[in-house]
Amino acid sequence: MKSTSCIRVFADTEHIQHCQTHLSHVEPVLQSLASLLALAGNEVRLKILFLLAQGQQLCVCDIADVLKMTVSAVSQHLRKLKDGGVLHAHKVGQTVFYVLSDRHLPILQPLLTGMSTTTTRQIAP
Amino acid sequence: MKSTSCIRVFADTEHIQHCQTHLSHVEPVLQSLASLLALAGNEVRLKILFLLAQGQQLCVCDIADVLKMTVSAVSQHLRKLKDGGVLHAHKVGQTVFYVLSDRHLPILQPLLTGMSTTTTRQIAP
DNA sequence: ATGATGTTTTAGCTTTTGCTTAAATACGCA
DNA sequence: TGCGTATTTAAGCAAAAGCTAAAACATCAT
Repeated sequence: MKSTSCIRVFADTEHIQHCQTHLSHVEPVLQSLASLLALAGNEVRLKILFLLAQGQQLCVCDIADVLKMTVSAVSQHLRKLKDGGVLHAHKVGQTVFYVLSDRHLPILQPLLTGMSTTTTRQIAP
Repeated sequence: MKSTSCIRVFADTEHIQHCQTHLSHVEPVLQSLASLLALAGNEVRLKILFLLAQGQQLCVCDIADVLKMTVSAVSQHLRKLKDGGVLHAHKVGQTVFYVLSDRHLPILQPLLTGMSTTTTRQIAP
């Protein structure tokens, strides 16, 4: 029976199968990488990550003030980031501080510091 | 007048303003980085990028076969990636081949080869 | 306890995303 | 020219994402 997909004259079936098995080996890695990148692929969340990458820890209020956003909206983004293991929270009194977690730092750090070399460094004299 | 956002007792206004200016300097970079990561932050598109990162060029049909997806669906993903400058197409006869473009490779390459060190390498003897 | 503050959660709504199906475009060949 | 192949585009739809507003928690101070 005819498949619905494209039937090329030069369809290299062997090559395609090789690609499929190759892909299947890295599938779980790609899957988790995709969800990590999806988290970082949102401007608001990327800004949050950038802020936290400056070394400081910030509370929800701080971030909301900096980004000029609702505390609620920020909190929801933080939740996603926390669920993704990108950051973790610790409570001091009634304020919750957020810090980048080590878990995905190897991937995130280069992304976040990569731009510092180009545009940051306005602070130092 | 009272702002709608959180008014902490210890709201370090100066620090917040510092964060804002710091952020404003990298804003355009963060914006384009976010859209790049949003492109890669989709499992299907990340798979496509991974396949293309193996050095080969692939046509829409190939990718559709490998991913077991509709040619149309793949084509729409490829369009997004092309619009984002991640890859470019060149036509040979009636088939369109896609290749990773150099433009965002510095950012993408480490992501895509990062996993090869863990799970790939099944090809070589 | 009571109230004020910092945060999270819920519900509702709009926008965006990703797919399917069908039609349109482009190219090669007889 | 006309048909088959490769790809793109358009329309429509269901699911997901992101925000607002309001309510619910949690913690501290009185």
